[in-house]
Amino acid sequence: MENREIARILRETAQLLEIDGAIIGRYRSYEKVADLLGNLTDRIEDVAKDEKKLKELPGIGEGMAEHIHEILKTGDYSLRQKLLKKYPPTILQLLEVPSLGPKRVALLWKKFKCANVEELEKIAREGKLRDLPGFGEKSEQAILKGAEQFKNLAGSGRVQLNVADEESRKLSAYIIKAGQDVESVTAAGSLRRGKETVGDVDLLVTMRPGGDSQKHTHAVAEHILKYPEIKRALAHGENKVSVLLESGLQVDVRLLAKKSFGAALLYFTGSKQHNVELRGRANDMGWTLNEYALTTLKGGKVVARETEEDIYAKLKLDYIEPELRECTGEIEAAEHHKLPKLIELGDIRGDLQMHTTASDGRNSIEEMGETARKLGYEYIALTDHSQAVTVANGMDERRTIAQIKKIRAAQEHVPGIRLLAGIEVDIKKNGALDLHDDCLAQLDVVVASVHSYMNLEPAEMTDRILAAIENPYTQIIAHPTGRLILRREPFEYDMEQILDAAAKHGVAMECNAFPDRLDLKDVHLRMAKQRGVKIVISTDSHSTRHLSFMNYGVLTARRGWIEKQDVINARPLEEMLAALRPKSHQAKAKPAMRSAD
DNA sequence: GCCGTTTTCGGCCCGACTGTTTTCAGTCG
Repeated sequence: MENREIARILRETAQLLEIDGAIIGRYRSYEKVADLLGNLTDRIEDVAKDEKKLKELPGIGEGMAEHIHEILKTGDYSLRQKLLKKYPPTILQLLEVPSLGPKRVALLWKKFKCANVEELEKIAREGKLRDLPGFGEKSEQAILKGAEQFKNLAGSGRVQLNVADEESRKLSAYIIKAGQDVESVTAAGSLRRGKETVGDVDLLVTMRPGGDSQKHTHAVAEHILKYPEIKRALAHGENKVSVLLESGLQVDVRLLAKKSFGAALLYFTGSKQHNVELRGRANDMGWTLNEYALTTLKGGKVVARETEEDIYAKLKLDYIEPELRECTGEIEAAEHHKLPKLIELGDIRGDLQMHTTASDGRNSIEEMGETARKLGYEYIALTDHSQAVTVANGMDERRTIAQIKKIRAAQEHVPGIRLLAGIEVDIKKNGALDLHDDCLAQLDVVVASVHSYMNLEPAEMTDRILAAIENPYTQIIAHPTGRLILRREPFEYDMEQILDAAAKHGVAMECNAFPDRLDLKDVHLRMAKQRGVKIVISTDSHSTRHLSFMNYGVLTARRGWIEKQDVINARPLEEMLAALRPKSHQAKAKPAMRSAD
């Protein structure tokens, strides 16, 4: 059973308990363990085999350990089932409606037996909500709006990292133009942490000394509200303006005093769980931490607030990079000076996956090479598709050989950067590669990937990718899980087995930087690192413009605790080539797991 | 339900904003 499945059961139990009026601590304990499981790299099913190890996990005691065993054994949890007899399962979707929380959901159930969004809308339209205690006309309208929003967004309401990044840059540039009073605009939140999707953007605006009076901040808030791309303003108080942009992205802008910038940046960068840990730590040290400062518990004397570095230092922690702040061991690592030195964009020396007009790319070999050279790269691999991907004009052996010659010839016209002849060869349904061995042998870089039969049974998909890894010509597995963010689920297979095989055979795993993919993702990258699997960060560019997506791949790798030495395209050309699975070991490829189809 | 160099019982992170109220409850991040 997967961790996320168990986490889901525990989280639902927590939500139902909260609706049911359980005391705060009881449902928090379920929430806490659900969060823990979401971030754990080990499978809890394996951990649970050792009772002592299981109970060593924070938040898991006698009772919780027993519940986890029950879930592993029966696939469900009796308390959750019991609560779902009391309340319909759809009651949980009410919690997703903005402006509804557990207390109101409980009241709606008690008064109207209302347990889904359709009923909620009906009751609200009939004007029955406004007479409930604590409700009024405005909350009735807010709930109607919330129900509408829920239906339109059909769930997540999140956008891809690059969309949030671009919107945030545009709005920041606009805010800076508010006048001389604005000193800086900084993005915080999940965007700063480089998360693959962003729910809303948090922008922190600091004012220049002397320009931070109420009058000035008010003027800046007014300026923000005139931003042309606002669909509607959601809230605006003294220190905060919340707007919904035409793109559907929500942005919270906080106006703050410079002296509290560090505390605010730390607070609004999160993650929530990381903050909780830091506050607990502050408390243990006799201090309290909020978005304004780290202060003494007694007397409220300021200990630190101007920079994040100051605050971490006072908490006796090394500085923790935003991408690591997910409460997955970074605080303990910071305490013991064991934090990784994360890979940086500037460490990248080349890009090992991109396409040209030979298959489905927009630009020529020369244009890709020229743009990459301007980005400061030492080398690139041009890796067009193989024949199986007919929609992308994939190349057969004859065209592949011709393409190798074209790349060699193009090298003459693009000095200052090494052009490597590569291929993105398809992994067929049976695990065989899509081109003959003697063709693959002539290439500098062989990248293999899946573009078909994406819904195989997990066992069959595992065997398929294992066969590709065992093929001696395979050097890199590209976008290994095939997911498209917010659009397509990843392939189902046994990741641990795949990573073990990649480590054994010296096959590198790609962190695909294309913002729709970001594949491998952070958690898998960390699993790969733990096994000593080599990593490649590539853009999978289909035009010169895409080459700058490298940044998103690096962010994702940083979230996976990846360091420079883990990434083979952070090495100079000769060292990179030496780190690829050696060509000299390429014997005749073993037959695929089944006869070719 | 978990957890403890202040505690084996009584807390569970903390503050802003909103709408409903005249001092606060609920939601949100």
